[in-house]
Amino acid sequence: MPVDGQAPQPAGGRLPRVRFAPSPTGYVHVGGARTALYNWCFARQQGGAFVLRIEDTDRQRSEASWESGILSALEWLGITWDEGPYRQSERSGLYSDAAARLLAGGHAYYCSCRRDEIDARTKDNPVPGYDGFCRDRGLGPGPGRAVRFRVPDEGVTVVRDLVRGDVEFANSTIEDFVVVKSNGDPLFVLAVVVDDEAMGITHVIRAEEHLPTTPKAVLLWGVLSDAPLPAFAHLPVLVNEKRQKLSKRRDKVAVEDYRDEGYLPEAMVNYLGLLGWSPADGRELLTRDELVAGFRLDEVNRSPAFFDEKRLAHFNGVYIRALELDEFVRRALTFCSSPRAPWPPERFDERAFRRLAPLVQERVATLGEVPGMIEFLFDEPFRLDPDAFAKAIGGDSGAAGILRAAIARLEGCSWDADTLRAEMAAIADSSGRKLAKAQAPVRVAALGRGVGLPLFESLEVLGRERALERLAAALDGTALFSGADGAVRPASVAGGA
RNA sequence: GCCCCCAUCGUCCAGCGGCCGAGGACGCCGCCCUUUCAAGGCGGAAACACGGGUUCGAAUCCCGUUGGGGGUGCCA
Repeated sequence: MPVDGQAPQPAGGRLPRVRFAPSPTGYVHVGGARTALYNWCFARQQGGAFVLRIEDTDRQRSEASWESGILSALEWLGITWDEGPYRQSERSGLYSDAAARLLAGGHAYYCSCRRDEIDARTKDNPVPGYDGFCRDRGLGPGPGRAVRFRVPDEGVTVVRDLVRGDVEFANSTIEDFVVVKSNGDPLFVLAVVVDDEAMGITHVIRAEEHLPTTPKAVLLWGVLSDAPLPAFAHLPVLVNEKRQKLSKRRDKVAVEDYRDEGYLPEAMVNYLGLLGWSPADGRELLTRDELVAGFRLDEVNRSPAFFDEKRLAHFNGVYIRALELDEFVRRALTFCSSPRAPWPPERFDERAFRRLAPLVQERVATLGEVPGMIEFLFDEPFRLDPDAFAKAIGGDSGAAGILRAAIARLEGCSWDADTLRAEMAAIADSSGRKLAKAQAPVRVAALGRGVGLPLFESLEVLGRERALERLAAALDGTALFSGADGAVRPASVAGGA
């Protein structure tokens, strides 16, 4: 990879070259991830190149740490780049050269107007934007002077868009926009055009929010380069439940967050891939390779898509269940180790987890849910859900009898799930209950919750000693605390508050 | 305000003038399976924003309206 920040010249072939060009100002937005994915699919399918370019021309907001976050998020998603990362901050010479050519060719001029001055002059104008005050003042460079592009007064600039068709902008509605800030830094419009040209980008695939600035890029390209314009493809934005563009401030959008909650990258890729596109055969479960093979830019739809976490979770559950058991355990291990897990790290026993893993695997939608499923094996002290206790034990007058019977029968039986089940079935019979109803007090007493893994397998792994201990403690709780309102607080067994 | 984009179940997609009495998936509801919960199976409710055209025929094409969104920075 080049270290001097200079892009190699395009080979001159006809293979497509695309780029993903995030600015390092925060976590990777799921919308950005989708953009990256579509670029990547297109490049891989066409045998072209995927270029990674860091757009850090805004020195105030850009931070190197965000850049490494972007790289690791892309790696996590399996989005590999062929070139880069290039950094615009390392390519400033290119931009000043371009600005100089603009100035020399009469396509740009220095402007000394401040924002408040412009606003004061233009507040009653029918056409918004800069009024061209400095166009013909013949200003040279100097402090506080920006460079503006001289937009033609007449004519129409057409953006040919692969997903939207031709979009026309009257030049009269485009203001003379700034291309170089008064501190000498290029503005992104300029930097993007210069880089796309220098890097031989053939397809600019990005979010729709960039569509309104695209005619400016087209205008710049026209005076800066003889090369043909790249094709544009503006993807629909991703929105929240209120149908507003996802924002880092108000919405949960960081792919890092989803990673940390235990979403699988292949599920995320599958879900993201279907947000705005779908294969002709209607399949919804697609591997990365199938996505690459089937993806078509001109099939991308035009309307905004809601990022639906429920649907993502469904995909994730499907992918989790499809994992080989060993692979599931391996991936879940990260979530079972401190500090994320709700138990002291030394208490975790991988072999115990492994015995229950098949049952866990089909019950979780994210890997982050795994610890909660097996918490009863490792927590110290044992945590018992007071609400579950109140319902299944405190609020059930027959619960004490069931618990007593369970203690009696489980003391001496052989300790395996089948036997435990048979013993509980016998208790159910003699108490005139269905097994489903009879097992509830035992479940809550031994596992601490009303719902969870199958009871008998769980007891088997828990072990006789701890199981009987808990049943006895729960029995004490019923004697001491069974209040009429069901608001039972079994202080003797509840681990916490 | 101005410029631009968009418009099929709550949500994501299918639909490219007749095959639409609008299909799939998520979610939701019910039933089955079942030691709880899941998973799985079966079934159900649920949409072409509105108005004009064009056409023998429109969810599909055109125009308008309405609604939503994006942009309007010396942010990207």
